[in-house]
Amino acid sequence: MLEFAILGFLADTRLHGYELRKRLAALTGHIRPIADGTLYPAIKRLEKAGFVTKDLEPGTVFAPRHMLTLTDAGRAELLRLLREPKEVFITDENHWFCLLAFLRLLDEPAAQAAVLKRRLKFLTTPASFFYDGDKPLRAEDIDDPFRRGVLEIARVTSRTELEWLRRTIGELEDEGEHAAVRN
Amino acid sequence: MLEFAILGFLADTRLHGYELRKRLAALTGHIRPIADGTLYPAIKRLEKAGFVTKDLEPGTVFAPRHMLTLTDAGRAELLRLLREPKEVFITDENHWFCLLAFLRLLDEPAAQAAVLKRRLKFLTTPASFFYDGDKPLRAEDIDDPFRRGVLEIARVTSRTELEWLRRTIGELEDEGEHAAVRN
DNA sequence: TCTGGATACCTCGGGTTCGAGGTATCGCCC
DNA sequence: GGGCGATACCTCGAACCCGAGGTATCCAGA
Repeated sequence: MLEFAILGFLADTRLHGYELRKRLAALTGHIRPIADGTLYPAIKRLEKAGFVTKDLEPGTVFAPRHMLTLTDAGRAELLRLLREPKEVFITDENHWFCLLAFLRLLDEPAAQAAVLKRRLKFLTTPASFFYDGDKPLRAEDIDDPFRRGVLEIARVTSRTELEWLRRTIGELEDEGEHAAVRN
Repeated sequence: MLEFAILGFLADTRLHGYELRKRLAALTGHIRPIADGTLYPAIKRLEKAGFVTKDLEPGTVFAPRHMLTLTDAGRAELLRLLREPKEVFITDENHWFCLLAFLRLLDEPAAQAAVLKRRLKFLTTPASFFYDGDKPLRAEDIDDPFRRGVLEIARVTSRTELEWLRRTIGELEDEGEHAAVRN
């Protein structure tokens, strides 16, 4: 997921590690940025896999920068990960938002809609803390005010996202049809 | 965080590993439950640390169950983790919801309010994807419909949680005052 | 002058997680 | 009666992440 985000950022422009660290922090909403001991090994992995190339830009500011460029293989990998993310059901909000943030790069309404539909399916699968066994949990039935808070917040979030998903899927499918008509 | 959740579940009742796995899945809203290779080592760690004890209950159902009981040290650790979670700023929604789900165990309105206040501070710190540098991002200014979706969903979520936090903090402080009057 | 902070990169060890595999028992259905 | 799925537990290796530490340059302020 970290590697995915790195590839995503490099899709638009070449960057160096330090700048990546800042952008990653902004993307995930983190206060504390990702640790150096996490980022630089990840870059090395991507380099070894042939997804990015590194060339040194000496003395641009203070220290020399190791500029990273996405290779063709890297771009292919990024598109593959957008199309078929490793986890079919994306439960972690950070992962999902990260995927969404780069979904534009997929550049095919039908494929984009497919990703959103998988998420829609996940959100409408009754298997989470919204249900007690088969029957849906009602906030009023929960004694614990904190657990009730979790449920209330999660419900609003989920409702908001569902509305957005349905609206956006509709728009993407319209787009796809128009494109089909144009062809 | 996994270990925290285990301690939390054991605060009310003794459980065996298999049952824990199911409850953990329900708590975090996961479709795919936590892996065995994650859960059982975690239980062993807690056992070694003296936070839980294990005694075998033979032939209850099919296979013998290793029932886990929270020790006094375990309960103390749980309360400590509720009071001062490892990460001061809890960025991961799963972590935060998990903490909230067990916050009732803390049983002191002032301490509970303190935890909520830390979260409030985190949510109101302008350093995430809500801001572009210093100025707040406006959804209309974002071209990418997917990134705009992220922002819209995150905004609603955050607004909902902020309202809940402020309301609940207020209630907890009232409770604390009444308790003070009673004493 | 010297200290702190920002820029910029790196390594190492320890801890955590996952996935794949293994071992058993029991009930159910074909 | 034989296999499948549920119950129930375990181990191992690979991967990953974090924190702590290290190196170096430059600028601003005390």
